[in-house]
Amino acid sequence: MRIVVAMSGGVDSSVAAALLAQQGHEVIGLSMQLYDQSEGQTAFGSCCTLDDLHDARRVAARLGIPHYIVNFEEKFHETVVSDFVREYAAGRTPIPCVHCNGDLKFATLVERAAGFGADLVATGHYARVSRDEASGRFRLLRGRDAAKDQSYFLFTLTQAQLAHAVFPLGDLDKPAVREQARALDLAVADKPDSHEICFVADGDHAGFLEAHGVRRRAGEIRNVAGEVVGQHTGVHRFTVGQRKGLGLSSPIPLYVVGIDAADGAVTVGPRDALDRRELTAGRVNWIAGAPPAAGTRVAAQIRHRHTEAAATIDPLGADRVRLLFDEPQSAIAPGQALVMYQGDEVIGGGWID
RNA sequence: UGGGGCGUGGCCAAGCGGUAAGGCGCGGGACUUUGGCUCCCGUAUUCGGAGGUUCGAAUCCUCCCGCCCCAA
Repeated sequence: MRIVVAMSGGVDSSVAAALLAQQGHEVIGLSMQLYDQSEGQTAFGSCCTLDDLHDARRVAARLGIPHYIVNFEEKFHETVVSDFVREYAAGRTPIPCVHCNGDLKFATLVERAAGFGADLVATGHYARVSRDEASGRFRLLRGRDAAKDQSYFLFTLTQAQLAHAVFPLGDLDKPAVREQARALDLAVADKPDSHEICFVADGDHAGFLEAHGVRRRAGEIRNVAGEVVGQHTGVHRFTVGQRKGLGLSSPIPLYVVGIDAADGAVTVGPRDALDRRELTAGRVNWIAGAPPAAGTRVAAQIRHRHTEAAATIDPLGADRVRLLFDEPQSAIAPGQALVMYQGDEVIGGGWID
């Protein structure tokens, strides 16, 4: 079978390509160029830099598979970056990786794959897809390695996309993947895991946002009683649950408990002021295609690496959901993804209001 | 210049003769394909200033400087 593999230049996607090649598939490596590389690689993070593209190319050469670089700069900017900027400016907390996966890797890349005569697109995600024989529907499952599971970032995948998705690393754990890389003598075997937002240089979000048009608009910092306790230079510099960088002194740690972009106010309070049992989410994607019944029990995550928490859902129409946790959860941030599971299976996910 | 209180790192604050707790903040690291959280490490040779007593003072004494409250 002819399969296109999205190669980022990291260990995971490299091994994913290698495994498929070993299985006898006709593998084509595709790397997405996401930023204007002419500015120099130092301006970018750890994923998809010029060096990473070179790494991907070297791995492809080592594996003896063709490798192409597709220019997704424009697409990347209009989907991932613009959303990122817009969300922060609105006082919300975006999660760009989800858009990158859904809109780029599994939407645009699938189209490109077709152009190469390939029907499937593989990535190095730690997740699994299976087909339910009875219904013919595809199921999205957590990766076998609980520590590396990345199904959280894939909740927007539709049945149509899942039908074309391949996750070669789904049953492996990270040590095994690195071992494979070493066995194959891939140069990226010991490359560190990527982390943090790939397109934001040195983690300076505020600087990135301001360089992309978000204006510094001063506002008040208030406590939960409504009293003004300080000033800030822009709501885009804050996120719910944030403790560091408030510039406030207090007997106890203070956290951002709310952001009101309309009047530019940031509200701070003690840790327990972050606890909430309920949330609503919109633009929900139910993997099976339709919402489950009200009262359905799920285990939900409100952020990557959040320990799933038991909850009951109440679908509101086709693509909205209200969710009630058994126990209060801390720092449920608007803009973050809510992903609902039953066992290892992703039931669906949406964006927290 | 009648009475009282207070001045310890950026902020708050222990200490009351034995050689500077802690919290907040800040810096660094760990963790992590989002942000945040969390965890770890670091952060005053010095206690408003100048003298004095003492083996030894932020802690006792004297004077000075600067705040605050009450009364006039």
